[in-house]
Amino acid sequence: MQEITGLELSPKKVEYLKFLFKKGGLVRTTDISSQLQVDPSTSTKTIADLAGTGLVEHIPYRGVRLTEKGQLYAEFLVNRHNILSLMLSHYGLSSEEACAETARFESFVSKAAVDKICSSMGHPQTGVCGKIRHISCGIP
Amino acid sequence: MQEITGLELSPKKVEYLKFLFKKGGLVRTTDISSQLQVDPSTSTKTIADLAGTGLVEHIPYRGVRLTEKGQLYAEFLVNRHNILSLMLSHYGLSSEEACAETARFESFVSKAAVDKICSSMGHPQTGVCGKIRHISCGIP
DNA sequence: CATTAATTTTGGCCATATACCAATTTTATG
DNA sequence: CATAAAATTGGTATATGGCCAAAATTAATG
Repeated sequence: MQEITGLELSPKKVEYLKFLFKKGGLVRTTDISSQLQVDPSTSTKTIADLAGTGLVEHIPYRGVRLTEKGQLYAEFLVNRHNILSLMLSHYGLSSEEACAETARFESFVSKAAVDKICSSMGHPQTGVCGKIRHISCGIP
Repeated sequence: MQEITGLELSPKKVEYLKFLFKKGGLVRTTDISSQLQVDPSTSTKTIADLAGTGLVEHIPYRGVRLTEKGQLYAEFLVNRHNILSLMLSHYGLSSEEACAETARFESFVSKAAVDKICSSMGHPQTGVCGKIRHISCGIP
């Protein structure tokens, strides 16, 4: 039984979660808005949306942090990115190209597909965009 | 110099163009709406949008057809689909899975990336979703 | 050929996702 | 505590995609 489809979040929300994961801990609205290049008011609103999903906890005027559920989900998101970009890098795309390309379409690739790709590649430990952990495949 | 980025059309519009390409000739609004499972009024409006791009010609109450430009573009779209789904099929996805998966993200994959993947695979002639032609790579 | 049926289009309206600006509120700082 | 900085709220905007009801057009049938 699969509880995560990988298609739960919109592209921008995926960016938010990946950033929160990489940053870690309590992250300020301004950090997010400058990183994602949007107005602070935009990030505030998106954060409110995300808080509604239970993936993040928002402490007004203080910051946002991933919940436990969000932590797990974000780990999947980062893994998906790393696996897909590693795959593309096997087809003549440079690391930078693979990373940028993946960023555009990753949010539309299912966990089921990513799991198969990951298995097929032999659960690699390192991608072109960062380390790959395989908790969601049951590999620590 | 590359005139097509592959990112010009929204996902739904890509579906329209691929369908028009596969159907060929003058296609009725009803054909489209039943194929894409949308209300006829929705397809009428999307067709109007597409007509604005010069990719299709709309003859009111008669049907829609690809322009010459649209024909070339749609051929790229179908090729992109076939190349990406073929790629996925190399990672343990069945033809059906690869096809369905690709359908979700293909509109966010650039022509530049597709060209590299295509070259890297040796310009295959057959995919899991259909024949692949390589006119846009300069291979007839 | 005239009426009816089917198809298509229009107009109105709605939802989601993103985004900005201006104004306000809260927190931080000197 | 006064002011600056950060964050939020409220308003508004665009793009995409969608539906329904009504009107227009074309097709079909007696």
